[in-house]
Amino acid sequence: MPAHRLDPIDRKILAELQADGRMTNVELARRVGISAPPCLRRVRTLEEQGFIKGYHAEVDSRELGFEVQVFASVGLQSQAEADLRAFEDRCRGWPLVRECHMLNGEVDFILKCVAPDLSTFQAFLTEQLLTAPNVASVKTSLVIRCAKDEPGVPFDVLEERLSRTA
Amino acid sequence: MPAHRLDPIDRKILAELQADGRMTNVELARRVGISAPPCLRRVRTLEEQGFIKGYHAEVDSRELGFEVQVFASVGLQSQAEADLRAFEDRCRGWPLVRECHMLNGEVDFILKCVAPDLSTFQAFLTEQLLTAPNVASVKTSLVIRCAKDEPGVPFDVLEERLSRTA
DNA sequence: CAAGAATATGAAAGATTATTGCGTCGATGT
DNA sequence: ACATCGACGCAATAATCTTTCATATTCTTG
Repeated sequence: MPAHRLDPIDRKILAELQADGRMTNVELARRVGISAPPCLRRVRTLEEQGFIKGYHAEVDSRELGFEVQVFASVGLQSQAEADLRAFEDRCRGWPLVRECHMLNGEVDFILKCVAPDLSTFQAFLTEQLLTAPNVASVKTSLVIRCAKDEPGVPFDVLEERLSRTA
Repeated sequence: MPAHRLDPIDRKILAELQADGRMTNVELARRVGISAPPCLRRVRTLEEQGFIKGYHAEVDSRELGFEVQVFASVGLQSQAEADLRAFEDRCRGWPLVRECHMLNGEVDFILKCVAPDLSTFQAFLTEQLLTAPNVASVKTSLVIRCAKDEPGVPFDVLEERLSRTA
């Protein structure tokens, strides 16, 4: 856990930029309590060291016509490393698959998929996913509604944890 | 699907900002082929109309010490709307739960959770989630590795779809 | 404990960018 | 054909970003 190379100011910077990635550097500097130049240097360092992997606009997919979200649990026939890699590569090539996580337990993978409508997803399911090599079973669950969607780090938990260690 | 109020330039703006949310407005304008002022006006409009819901830095949670990711499938005893809402509210209050989606099928909810280590998650599981009111069953799956994680809109699919309709 | 090295800071200046105001062009509809 | 409306681009101003540099702080080392 190499979060120890980060001081409280760095963590505050990460928390602020996670909440608002387009914040002005002067505003960011004001919030973390230092002046603008060192603040910008810290941000650049955090980017170079990989703590910040990028910046993204959060686009409303439903407004853009992607009204269907589906979680798909996938079981494979062979769990040999080469076969796992092959399936992961295939997922990376499917634009409707936005996330692909390998799991322990009976299910090998869970996929988060999006689609403009149900028929589009059904077509993808039957023509691509179900017919892909090595796929043994697929169980899909439609997302009825999303109650919480805040990817990222819970900085409040991190701070509380560090304060108890210190 | 009100994506029809968006012309190709707007969609290009959304795609570019989704890929790089801190892109300079002049660079963005150059890429979409218009000058800076109207480009900024379009971005502001997209923000006001809700197509852009925010900007976020992508922070590496593992580098910050959150090495455990878990998907939890939750079944409730009562699916009355009030009880569903109550569980969703509880999820919003748990910082370790980053996503909460209500599903169709046998599983009522799927949660994406993070934790610094397994014991922290186990404590959350046994003391918070399993003992929460109305929770009937919880099945957890540890994430072994993540092959793809690109939340957002597949703009290539959108463009191809629009070109076929036109 | 003191001296020096390494690192981080803040002020100032110059370069880049964001933002406003305004005149012009093209599309729409009467 | 003409007026209206909306969007564009140019120019100017305001704000921000980014570098430079001198100083202060911390950490190491003798």
